[in-house]
Amino acid sequence: MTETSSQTEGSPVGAALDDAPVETRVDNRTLWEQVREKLREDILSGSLAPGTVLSEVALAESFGVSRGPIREALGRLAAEGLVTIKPRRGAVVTELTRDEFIDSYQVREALETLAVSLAIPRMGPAEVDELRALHRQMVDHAERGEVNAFFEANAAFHDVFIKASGNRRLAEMYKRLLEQTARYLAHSLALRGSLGKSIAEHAAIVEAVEAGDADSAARLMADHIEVPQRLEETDEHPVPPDQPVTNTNEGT
Amino acid sequence: MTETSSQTEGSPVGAALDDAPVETRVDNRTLWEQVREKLREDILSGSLAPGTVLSEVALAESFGVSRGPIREALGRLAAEGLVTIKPRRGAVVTELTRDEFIDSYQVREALETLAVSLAIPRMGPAEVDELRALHRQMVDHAERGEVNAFFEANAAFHDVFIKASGNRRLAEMYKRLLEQTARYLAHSLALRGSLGKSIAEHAAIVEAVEAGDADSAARLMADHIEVPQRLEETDEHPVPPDQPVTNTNEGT
DNA sequence: TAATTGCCGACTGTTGACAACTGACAGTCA
DNA sequence: TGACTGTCAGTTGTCAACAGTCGGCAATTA
Repeated sequence: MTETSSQTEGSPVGAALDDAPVETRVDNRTLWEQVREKLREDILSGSLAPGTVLSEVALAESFGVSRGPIREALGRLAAEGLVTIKPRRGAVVTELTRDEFIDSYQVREALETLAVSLAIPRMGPAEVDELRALHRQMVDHAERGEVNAFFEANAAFHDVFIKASGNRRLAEMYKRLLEQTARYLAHSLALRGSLGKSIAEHAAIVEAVEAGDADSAARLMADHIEVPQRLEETDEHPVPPDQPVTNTNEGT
Repeated sequence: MTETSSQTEGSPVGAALDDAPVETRVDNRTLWEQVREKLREDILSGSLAPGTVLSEVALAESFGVSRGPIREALGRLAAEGLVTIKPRRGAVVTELTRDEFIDSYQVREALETLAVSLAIPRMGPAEVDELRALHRQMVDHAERGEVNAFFEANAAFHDVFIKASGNRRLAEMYKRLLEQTARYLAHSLALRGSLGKSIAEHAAIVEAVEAGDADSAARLMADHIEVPQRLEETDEHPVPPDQPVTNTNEGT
């Protein structure tokens, strides 16, 4: 949000091609930005599992830079919630306990609800078509049991609302929460109960969108939020309580 | 959220007094943490107005430390949204444009809505009494035109729900948004239209809470969100569009 | 005069070294 | 044997210096 890598306007020289950057731009990013990006990728992809200790000296050697940029990168990632820093104790890839996961999940859903109610008055036929297409994809993937593809389409489905909401801060915070929780796909699934239920709920939302009914669409979205809450009240523990949940993102 | 300043458990030595720290604890915080805290105070209090440039060398001299801790502190504050860092250009106290302010405002209200629906099933008589008391305070302050006192009670009112929600991540994000927007109290007021309306809405919420009706309470809260939206559609500009809004937190 | 080019000061980005702290281990004593 | 204390390696926190980049200003040229 803050450190905008100032998008420069088109340069006058060589303005022929318009799909790729004409002059392969020099990497103007600072070292710590590059480090941060690489570390983020590794964390999100699962190469760095939750709980992995991130030693400054080790990382510095690995990246071939001094400890300064490493510290900077770790600090930013800590602010994003991807790593956890304990003063004088070092950095660790953040582990979410079951409760923390549910907390994030609830907030994420609340943001989605807001996105829906903001987006609907702003959506045109193109966006509605996109929603329909994505919904159909999700149905297909669910029938074939393609969980990962399902979640991908699901994410795209929700992203339509986020983008259409026109609220940039919302988009940032949503993205951040998504990154934090995306590593625990399996548990997200456990919370949802079944793909079928998710699909049914989304179908209802699409209908409301087509009708331009912001209120019921938002209401439908809001009903999601109570799912993890109920799970908390009952004794069905999808993850052992207060136990770190570990990454299960293997095997496609 | 991440850097927990590990609350140490009670030491066995000198466990007589229980209200103040028995052994005046050594300041175990790192330098950059102290710098961050001081800068945050200054920004929130308005001593550092939005747009103020924060030079590393100047701050380093001012604090009597080297640039390292300053950089660290600025980086964290940037991640929190209180300062804006442009690579190789330096740090500036964040200025919110009108649109950015509205964006944050909407997200904040969404989080409050979530807080209400989560909190109500968890609230006991004590919390309800607290709500009633705070509501009465707000009525009094509004009648006397004590705007700042009103907002203080208002903040406490909302904080009851946030705390009672039991969702720590929600609490963190809410606090962060509050800090970002709190410096623009006057504009918050402009968005709201009048204190009276705010009070009426809160009264309705208190009633719903007393009835334990989570759904309508959340619905009442959610209705707030559309206020800034409508203002955006109409041509009433409480702040010039795309103009940085400046601090008006003087007086009292 | 207007636009371009080169220079310059000031600032940030990065580095390597030093200092302080932490947790663990081994040794000592009751 | 058990608890306490001192030491130690490894780590992070901090510092001061160097190098690179940015925007502004002045000199130059058409």
